[in-house]
Amino acid sequence: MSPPVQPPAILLMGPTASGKTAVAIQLATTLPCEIISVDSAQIYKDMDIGTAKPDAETLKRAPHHLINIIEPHESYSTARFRNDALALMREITERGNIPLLVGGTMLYFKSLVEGLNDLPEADSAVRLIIETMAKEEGWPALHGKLRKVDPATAARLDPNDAQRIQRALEIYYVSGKSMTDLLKQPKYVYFPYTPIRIALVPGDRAVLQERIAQRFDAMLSAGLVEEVRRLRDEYAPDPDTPSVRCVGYRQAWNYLNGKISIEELREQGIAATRQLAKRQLTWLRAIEGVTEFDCLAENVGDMVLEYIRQELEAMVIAGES
RNA sequence: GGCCAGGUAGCUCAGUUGGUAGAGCAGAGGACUGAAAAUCCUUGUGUCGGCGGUUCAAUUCCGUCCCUGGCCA
Repeated sequence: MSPPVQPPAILLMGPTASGKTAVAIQLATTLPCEIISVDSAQIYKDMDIGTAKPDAETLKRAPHHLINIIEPHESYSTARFRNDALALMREITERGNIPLLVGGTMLYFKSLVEGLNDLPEADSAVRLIIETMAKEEGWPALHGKLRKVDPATAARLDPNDAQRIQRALEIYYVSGKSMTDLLKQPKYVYFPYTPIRIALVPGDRAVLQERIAQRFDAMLSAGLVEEVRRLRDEYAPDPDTPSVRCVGYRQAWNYLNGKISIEELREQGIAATRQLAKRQLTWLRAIEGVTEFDCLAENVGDMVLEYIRQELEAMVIAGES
């Protein structure tokens, strides 16, 4: 007897502005799916315009899990995403539905499917100490400290890679073990699903870039600056907090503080979005087993739907044999 | 029409006391294990506005024309 076929999970990935939401809505209203957002920015409450969150009416028609789950002054993590998503997937599957994971945060997708090693979680006090040292000595000096306790990690990190040097040092200070040693421990990969991996990618990058520019203008017209002003007034997050580092929010924040003009906000916001899309596409090229669809084709949704139907069909046949 | 200042990479500009040029931004490629929309790495040939002249050699000097901005008519 062959091992039981694991239930399906649809992974719908794509760069920003590739039209993931529209395809997801079409799938969710056609198939017995429930949407889980895989998006490190849409998790924030009160950050709607700049994160291109689906509007209230859409959310009513096609509910999204993992949207609006934390406040802008809080921070989330890859590990929390993985736990949250797996818990939801289990519930959805038990309800007889198919989890439909949609988003552009590729690290989240990767950690979900491949698992994470057992590493200490973020420690804000330790991070503060490291940051203070970095301010005085500079990151290359901390890279030197890391080389003493974890030469292998130091060797693969650039002396200016502040975030990763900080994380590697944090791991050592908190656990007393090097990141290298901890990553050597076998990780427990738990992903009891058959993934159907789909990517929406632009056949012509220039068209996506034009779409990004138009969407950013639309965000400005819709009141992005006001949204960021409210964020600043209501939550008073500091500018280094993850939510304020989001594309568009950081630039609007600089505009509100008089550092850049409205024209610069527009230019820099559009450029930052394009750069985000580029990094997302780099991720997608590196992920195996992904079926790509041109997000610029007028009937992408239909093609994706058809593809998923075939895959589900094939799974049923495999399950019966 | 006159005077002045400019026309150098997709953009903003630097520079060459004559030996065909380089920064920032943008763009492109890549990395990625609890902040990931983050963080970091690599990547710069372009009629140096056009046409003439001087010169072994002109983007650089001279002449002329065109274009842009400012001031004066």
